[in-house]
Amino acid sequence: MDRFVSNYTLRLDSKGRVSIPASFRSVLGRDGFDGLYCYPALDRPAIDAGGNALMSEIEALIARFAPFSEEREQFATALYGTSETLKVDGEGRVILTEPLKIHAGISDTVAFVGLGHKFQIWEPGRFRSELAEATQKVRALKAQLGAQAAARNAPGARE
Amino acid sequence: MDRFVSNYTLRLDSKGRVSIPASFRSVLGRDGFDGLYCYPALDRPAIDAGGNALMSEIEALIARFAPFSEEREQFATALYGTSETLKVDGEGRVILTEPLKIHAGISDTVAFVGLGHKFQIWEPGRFRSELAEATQKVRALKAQLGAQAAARNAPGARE
DNA sequence: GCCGATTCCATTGACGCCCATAATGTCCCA
DNA sequence: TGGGACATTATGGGCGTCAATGGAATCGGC
Repeated sequence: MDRFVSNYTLRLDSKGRVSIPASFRSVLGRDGFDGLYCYPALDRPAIDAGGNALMSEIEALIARFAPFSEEREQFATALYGTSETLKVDGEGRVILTEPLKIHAGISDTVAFVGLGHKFQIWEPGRFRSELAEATQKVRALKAQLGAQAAARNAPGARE
Repeated sequence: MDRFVSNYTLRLDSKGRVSIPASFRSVLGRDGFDGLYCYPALDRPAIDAGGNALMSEIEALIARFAPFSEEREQFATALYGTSETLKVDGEGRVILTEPLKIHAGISDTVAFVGLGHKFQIWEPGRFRSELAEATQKVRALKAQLGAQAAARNAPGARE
């Protein structure tokens, strides 16, 4: 498996350490990145995290804008400027920095959420409501897609 | 055969394990996926399951949206974030995670239902009523199609 | 020499992996 | 065509390994 998938809720210990789920660690290992690359998610109270795959994606995003353009500077600031590369200890744990924890509202428990090429770290309660909202939206969109397909094809064809 | 077809009702053992029907296993084997990819079905109390074919479908759905777009993050959260890749033991069994079982209302018995490129896992009672309902709809639709065909062709021609 | 940070061990509970058994089908041959 | 040997499936349980977690020990900096 080369994707971050599923979600796990884990506790921070008294030193603020938290284990990266084993399946995520194996993806990171294959990705060949030493450490954990993370930054505050742009539009949600969560932490984006990943390895080389995530870094290249960000690079590509920024490269789309002309050098010295206002947008480019802003994206670079928001993404690179707030990024951290966390060390991973021998047991596969990291210590989240204070800014990251504040941005996500994290205290003593976190939810790791796989998003394919990257994953996010959430305060579990906030994640639950975000998930509920996202699920609603996907349901609506799926229904809409189904309706379009039914309209295009002769009636009767179904998934 | 490279499609999931038919349905099977099997029991979970004391450790929560359940055998994947042999015919489904052979399809999965041909698909070349190590494990069983599954997630809560969007609009029904069941679990969607499959292999690479199913995962590619999800991937394609998400790839339609631009990286870092709001829609993409939400889709990824609702789909990848709730997916699980279950390990299959030497005897072809899996252990369903708690969230999956809750979503489908599963306790100690499940129904495996082939849907072609994927299959679903149901609580048997719920599946029966779902099946009854679906059968009704298909009957109605078939009657409707028959009527249309009869109208198009000269009267008399039948399926 | 003191404190914070990082590395190293120790526990425990879950899970993966292995083998055993039973029940059901399947195939072959008399 | 009937019966019996064989194969395969579903199921049950034991045991070793690993992950998550906690705490001790060691290192480095101020």
